[in-house]
Amino acid sequence: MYLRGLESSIVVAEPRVPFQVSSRWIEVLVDCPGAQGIYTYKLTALDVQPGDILSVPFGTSQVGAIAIRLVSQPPADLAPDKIKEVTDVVSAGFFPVGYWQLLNRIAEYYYTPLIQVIRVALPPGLLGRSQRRIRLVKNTNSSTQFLTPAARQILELLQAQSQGDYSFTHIQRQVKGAYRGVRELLRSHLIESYLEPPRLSKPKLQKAVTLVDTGLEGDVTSRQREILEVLRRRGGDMWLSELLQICSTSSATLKALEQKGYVVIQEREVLRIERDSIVQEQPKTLTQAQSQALETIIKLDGYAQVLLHGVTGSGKTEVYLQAIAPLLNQGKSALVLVPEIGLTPQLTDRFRARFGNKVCVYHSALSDGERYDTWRQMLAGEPQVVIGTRSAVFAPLPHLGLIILDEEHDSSFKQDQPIPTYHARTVATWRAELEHCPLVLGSATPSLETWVEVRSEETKKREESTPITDYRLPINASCYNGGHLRNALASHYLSLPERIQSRPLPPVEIVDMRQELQQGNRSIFSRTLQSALEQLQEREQQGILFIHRRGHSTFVSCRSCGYVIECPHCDVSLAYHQTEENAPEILRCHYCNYAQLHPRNCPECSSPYLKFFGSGTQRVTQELARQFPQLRIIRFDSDTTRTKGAHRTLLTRFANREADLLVGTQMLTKGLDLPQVTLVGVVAADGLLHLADYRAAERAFQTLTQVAGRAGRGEDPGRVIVQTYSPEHPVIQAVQQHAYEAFTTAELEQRAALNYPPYGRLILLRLSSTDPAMVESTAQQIATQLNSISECEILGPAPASVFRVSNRYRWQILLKFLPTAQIELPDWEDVRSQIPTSVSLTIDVDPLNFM
DNA sequence: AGCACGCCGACT
DNA sequence: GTCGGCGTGCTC
Repeated sequence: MYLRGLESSIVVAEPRVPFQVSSRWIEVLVDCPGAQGIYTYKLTALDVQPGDILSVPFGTSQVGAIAIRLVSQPPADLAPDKIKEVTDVVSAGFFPVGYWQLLNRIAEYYYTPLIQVIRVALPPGLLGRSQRRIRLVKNTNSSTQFLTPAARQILELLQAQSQGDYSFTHIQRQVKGAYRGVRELLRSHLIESYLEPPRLSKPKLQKAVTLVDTGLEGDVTSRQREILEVLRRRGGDMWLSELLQICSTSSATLKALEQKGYVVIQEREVLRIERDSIVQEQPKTLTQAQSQALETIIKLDGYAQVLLHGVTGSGKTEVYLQAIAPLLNQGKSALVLVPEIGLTPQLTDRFRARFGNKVCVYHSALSDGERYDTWRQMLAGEPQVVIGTRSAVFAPLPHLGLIILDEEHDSSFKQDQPIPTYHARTVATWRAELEHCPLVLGSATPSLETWVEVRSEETKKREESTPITDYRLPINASCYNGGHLRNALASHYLSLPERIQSRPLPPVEIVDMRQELQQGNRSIFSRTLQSALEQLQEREQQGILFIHRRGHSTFVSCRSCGYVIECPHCDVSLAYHQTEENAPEILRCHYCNYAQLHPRNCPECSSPYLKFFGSGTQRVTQELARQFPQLRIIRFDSDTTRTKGAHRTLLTRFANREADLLVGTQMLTKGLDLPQVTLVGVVAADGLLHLADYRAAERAFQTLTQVAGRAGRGEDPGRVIVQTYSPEHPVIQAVQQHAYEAFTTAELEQRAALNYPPYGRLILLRLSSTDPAMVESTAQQIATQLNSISECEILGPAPASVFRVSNRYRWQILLKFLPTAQIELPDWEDVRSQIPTSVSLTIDVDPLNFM
């Protein structure tokens, strides 16, 4: 159930009436799977308002809950003694009207229970729940002799842990027959089971001392006078602990001062937010195109969707910065969404340089405490700029003046696991609509969805210049990507067709690797690329080498018997990894992260002739070191950037010219601005071209254009070399000619012919289970049920392209239909309840990832 | 999720 | 016949 109409009850929240304490009840939504209804709780001492986040007793445990509605009567069909009391208010006064509507809309569109949507919107830990845990009983004299294997295994597991303490769920995951084993151990008093109360995130409080200036200090001792003097010199306000340390005094002395009325000691919230100050930077002079774009954005009033289509290096960031500046002065806030925060330290730095401590970052890599504090801080409503990844689209900024989604084509804005499988672009569109603020989508290679939506609306606007529909549609109206039904006047296309300072886009050279081979060059580097690499150091320039894959090679195979080493848990071959010379050689599964040592001999026929196929970043780095020993290289992929801050460190080293060449994967494409880079090489474009889903061409074009765009962003003109075995491929051709529009037009024709997005809609059902037969039959059964839907094409059921991942077997069903079709989809919650518990079903709305 | 209630197979 | 498996349903 999706609790339609909840938002209206929030709108008419009653004013705070603290007097009628005796006759109040609150309806809440509890955070518990399988408990999706509304529950009523009693209120006696607490003041609870709709939208407050609560902790309530539920069954035997304590769970998180959201207050929905105050009522003066408990439900008639409920025994009064069954009604429990709200334990605590975790966070009060949140959820503005538009925010509730947003969450409801997401629940509706992505077929996700509202409480689960709320869960992704809130910082982790806010909806705390108690947990059943198991621990060893100390000093027991019970015998461990006659235990079943399961019980023994659990006991050993607990003994191996320093505290002898694990959650029950953890034990269930580790040990087969855990339930029985735990029972057995409990009976023999070797272990005990307990409920750990929820660890609620609480604001971190610290005692602060504030000076109260009374003028006369007659009755103080000399020691006390000293302390007051220190406090005064430090601005009259300090943390208690700090003051104690500086004056090397005790809190008793300060208490005495408080008694005498010279200072006030109070608890104050400490924010665990890092805010390093950075050199201030002034706004830059804009090009004409930038000024025009900026002018249009600043003039916008209320909802509008803007596509800022700027070629790589055209200065989109500067436009964002100057669009945000006036907003902050008006007391409003801005939300900036980026694909991956770790990859954009440069962007964050630029925002900090411009707006100082008004900038904060919000993303899942923050610690829970940091996320919680940042989130609380946003509620206060101070004008600020929040930069974050996908989940930051839920940042609770009260006076939102602008949303910017940078690199809007990037697929990391889409969540494909777990539900809700939302796209931050879609959610941002709704949010902008509900908050009546503009949304700016920036990209050098706009997604086809955005392109079609904005350009077609633009065309209509020019041709008809008549408003078409009221864009304030009821919240439950089915909108595809939030679009198509909206007012044409609300769409703007802004183009930055040139790089700043009229720098040219780098010329793209295509090298036909087939000819290289024919002419006897068996290296992975073409002669063109080789000579370019040689020149790099002579000319004191820097370069980037793009490789589609990380690791060393895609698979390892035996030259004697042809055996390919595969993952024991997934249907994929293992990739060879060697972090550095003399480091252990490891075979790793890129799906489940399983790793094993690289065997000396073939596991099948014992032949020592194992060969690596395909080339990843490591292999290329090794090859470079062999062929160009003088080149200094930095590898930049998820292997080398795993640790916190590694991105920044590596990029700083590169910027400081500690290396000549940056070798990396996909990560290199995401908004890096390295002015000194003149050479960009793509080792093998083919890996990108031949992926088997309908978006392969679009994605390949985007990636290659973005990589190419890293070249020539500074004074020196750049140069791009793309190596491929299929130079005639339309994507390669389009990349070479920087022909976004031509490529898009051709690609759109194909999409239209097959009713693929952006013309058709897709919903992907992903089924998985440890039992292959069970998933298959369930998939068949669901597909049969779906076949009765008219105007909806059912593709599949089919096994996923990698059938088994982490020992789970996967099947898929794809639904394809036109956005205009009035199709009646089943109630997915019903479907979910009908399938066996061993099969899990994920409904991916507007899927991007078909893996 | 966590837990209780309740119905079928291998043990005293 | 009972113990104990885990399938089903409820939690204000």
